[in-house]
Amino acid sequence: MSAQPLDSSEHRSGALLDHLARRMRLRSESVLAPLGLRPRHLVALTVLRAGGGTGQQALATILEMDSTNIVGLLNDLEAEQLIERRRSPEDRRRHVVELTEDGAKRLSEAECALASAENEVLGALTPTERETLYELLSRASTGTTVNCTEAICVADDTC
Amino acid sequence: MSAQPLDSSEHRSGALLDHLARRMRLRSESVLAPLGLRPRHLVALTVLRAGGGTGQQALATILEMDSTNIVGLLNDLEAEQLIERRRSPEDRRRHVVELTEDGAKRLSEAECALASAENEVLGALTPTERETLYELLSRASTGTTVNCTEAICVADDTC
DNA sequence: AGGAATCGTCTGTGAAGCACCAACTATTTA
DNA sequence: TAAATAGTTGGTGCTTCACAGACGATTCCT
Repeated sequence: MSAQPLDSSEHRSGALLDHLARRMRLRSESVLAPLGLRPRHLVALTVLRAGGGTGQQALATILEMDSTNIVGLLNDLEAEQLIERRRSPEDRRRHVVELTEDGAKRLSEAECALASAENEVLGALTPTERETLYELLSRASTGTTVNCTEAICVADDTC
Repeated sequence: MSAQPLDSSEHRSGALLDHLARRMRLRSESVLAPLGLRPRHLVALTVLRAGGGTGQQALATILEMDSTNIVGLLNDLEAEQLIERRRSPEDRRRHVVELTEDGAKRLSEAECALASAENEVLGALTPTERETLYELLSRASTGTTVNCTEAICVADDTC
């Protein structure tokens, strides 16, 4: 018990994650502005695309934001018809948030527009490596989400 | 210009980077507080460890922060003797910033303390995958391909 | 039916991060 | 000598964000 596997890592990715996210975000802002989006909108849209059909509370948990601030964020997105809030038929208190077709399209456009930003920030990586990075980040991001949706979607065939 | 590969190029890591960095940062704050550090200090220390001996202006460029705010950041770190500002002998206007021994040690401690935070956020990844992630982030962050793992941690079994 | 808990919404408050501007010193360079 | 550069200091203002309080609608418990 006293001896841990030692996993060869005092290699903590936190600071690097922070650093790169900042660099990316700074570039994204100017690129995203013409599309009427801001980086945090993109995060929300990305999360919704990955694990759509969640309530706002669940979304707040996933994004680790205060639920009152989620409201404003979703208001922005709904005002441009990028998302839809529908009342859940099972629990009419709940607003089920989902990406609209417009939302998916806009997200796609944004991702195209971000190519140059990503080229700058991830310039040291080959396309293959970037794909690996994407895959790892994607799994890490949704991996913790699974636990949240798991409990909610037991009786829900939309998963 | 006419035909791009475009097959997997919809995969932009920006939003995921942002998302995970946020989740990591939130957890880091409470863990780092007892050590008298904040996430952005850790970013600075990490950058300095990777490419030490830079002037403050260069540091501002790397971190993409305003140089006036770099001053305060470095003041914090210098107050705890985690970094040193020495005048460059070649150009005495310049302050060469370097990690002290205490700084390296504190950084190491912080990284140890962040293990649990990383376990939560990166829980969906295996240790091998996390190492791959670290390596990719590290390379992207330094911008140039550094010969990886200069055996800093070999002599350091504190983890 | 009645009461408590939950979801979303709205409002406001306060702290923190950060960019930006202006002025100043010390030093280098043309 | 004049201009440019590195760092420092102080101030301003914007944006993000957590948090708290109150409210209507709905569900769950008994």
